[in-house]
Amino acid sequence: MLHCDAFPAWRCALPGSGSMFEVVIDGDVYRMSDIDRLNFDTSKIGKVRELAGRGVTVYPYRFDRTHTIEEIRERFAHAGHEKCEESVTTAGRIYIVRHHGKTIFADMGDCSGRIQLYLRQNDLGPERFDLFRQYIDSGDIIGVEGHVFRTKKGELTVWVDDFTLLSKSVCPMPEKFHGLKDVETRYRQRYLDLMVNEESRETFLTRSRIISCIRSFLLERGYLEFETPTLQPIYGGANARPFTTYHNFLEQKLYLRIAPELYLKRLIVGGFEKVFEISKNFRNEDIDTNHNPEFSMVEIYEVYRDYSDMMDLTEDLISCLVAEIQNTCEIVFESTMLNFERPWRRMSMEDAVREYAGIDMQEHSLDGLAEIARQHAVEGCEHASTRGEYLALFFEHFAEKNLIQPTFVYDFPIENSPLAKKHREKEGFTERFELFIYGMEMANGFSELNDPLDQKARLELQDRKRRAGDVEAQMIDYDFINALGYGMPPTGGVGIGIDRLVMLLTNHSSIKEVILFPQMKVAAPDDPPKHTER
RNA sequence: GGGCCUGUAGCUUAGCUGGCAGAGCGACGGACUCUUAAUCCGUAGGCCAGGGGUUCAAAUCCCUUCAGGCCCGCCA
Repeated sequence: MLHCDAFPAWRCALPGSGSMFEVVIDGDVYRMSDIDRLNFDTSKIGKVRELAGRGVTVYPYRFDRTHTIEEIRERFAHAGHEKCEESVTTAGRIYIVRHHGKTIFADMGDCSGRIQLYLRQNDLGPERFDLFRQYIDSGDIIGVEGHVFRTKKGELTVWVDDFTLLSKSVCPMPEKFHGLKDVETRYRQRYLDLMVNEESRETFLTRSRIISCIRSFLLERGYLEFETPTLQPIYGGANARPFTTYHNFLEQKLYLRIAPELYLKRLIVGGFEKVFEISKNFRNEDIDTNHNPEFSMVEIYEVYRDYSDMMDLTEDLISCLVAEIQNTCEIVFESTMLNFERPWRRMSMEDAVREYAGIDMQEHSLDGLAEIARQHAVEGCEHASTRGEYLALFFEHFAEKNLIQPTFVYDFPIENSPLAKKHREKEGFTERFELFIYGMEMANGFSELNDPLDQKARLELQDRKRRAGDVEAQMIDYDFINALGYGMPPTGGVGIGIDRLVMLLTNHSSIKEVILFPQMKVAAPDDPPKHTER
């Protein structure tokens, strides 16, 4: 073990060999690997020690401010070169410090914005001034008291009479001009991204506003917000592979929900009439620009409504969002203009296939459809055996990517819609719709299946598929079928993907840009190289 | 799962037809009382993502592992 007790402690050389050893700084033990992992700056740790030695509370407990930075900018917008009489107290993180001998300029930022600070030795006195000069670095959080004025160059500035260290940063800040660009670091250390990249902070601010906008839209219209289990003994409500976990004391396997659907419908059975949940769902699938293993949805159910009502509601909700967030009904996504002016286009799946594939489903036999699928190398067609399956495959293959402007596609084949009610007129179809924007599926809704016998049969079919190896087919939830057995009113339901909505409204083509902490593979720093033979 | 690309100092990066690893910012020391990516002088900081190979010589060429990005397939 290596002891570095000499003062100042941080000046002790930290030997650069790769072997494991420990460094003691003022009695605190740092393993070398910790220092590697911690990214602490030894000179800053030294400053913390010295400040404490001078009786400075480096991490005090509270601070009162009279103004946020935004409030200062508003209130003193017309400030001139003379100091304003009214004093202000504000706080924030130091981003840049410019030393000029006996004056210092610094840029400080809080959640609402940034502002320049001006400090002079004449005002603070040599001791306080020196404390700032020596110990306050970019990254530190300080509180300042002073008077607002405008510099000769016109910059609104707080002329600092006194300052308080509120939190000392011991890690190096990202570069002040270029900031933090490395995508991986931005995702893994989102706090740094938020700290220095204004656009990123803006994106997540918008995300927060979108969610609160969805919530208030629904609450205002009398929908009740509920929370249903994330840990479920039987998963359902969607076709997807679940995450599994285990409860030690129940001694029972549990699944992370893939959808809240079956529980929300139980609430409808129980007598709540308009319900919604904003939930995280978990699907054990690949990660890419459109998929994160956990993602956010809002699911909405309302009694005595059918799928066409739910299309109206979806259109209403999303146009309201666009108007609220963007102040217009047009948004630019990846340099394409998306027009949310109502009414949005609505077309049946068969019409979509007719329009985009030039295939009229009615004109072809089952064998004919199979032949067309083979000719066009439609993905998954080798597993198709019914007209409905071909319709769904043709839609995905030919039509989906062309649905750029907001478009509802309705009347889905019954095969892939085990929770949707049979179509009131069309044999072999369900009353189901999906909303597509920029080729992305944004919402999925239906007239909810409330016939318990039909539901039982459909889930049994799913279960047979699952047992035959379809990893995404659903389990049978007998309690859910029982709930329907007690009688569920005719109900319309819809689920809207929040992450994709945020992508659209913030013009990001990767879901990781709109999820604060996207799932990343954990690096295993101490793993020895696996295939080194010596 | 398949294809393409990326990984060099804390951050942003140059070097990639093999020949001493460079810069800016940041850090540290110094000068500077209206700067704002301040400026000026000086110092330290790199197993060039990891491992293996080819070579007199590898950041550079080859193989491989890891991590990430983009596109495609499956899913919302």
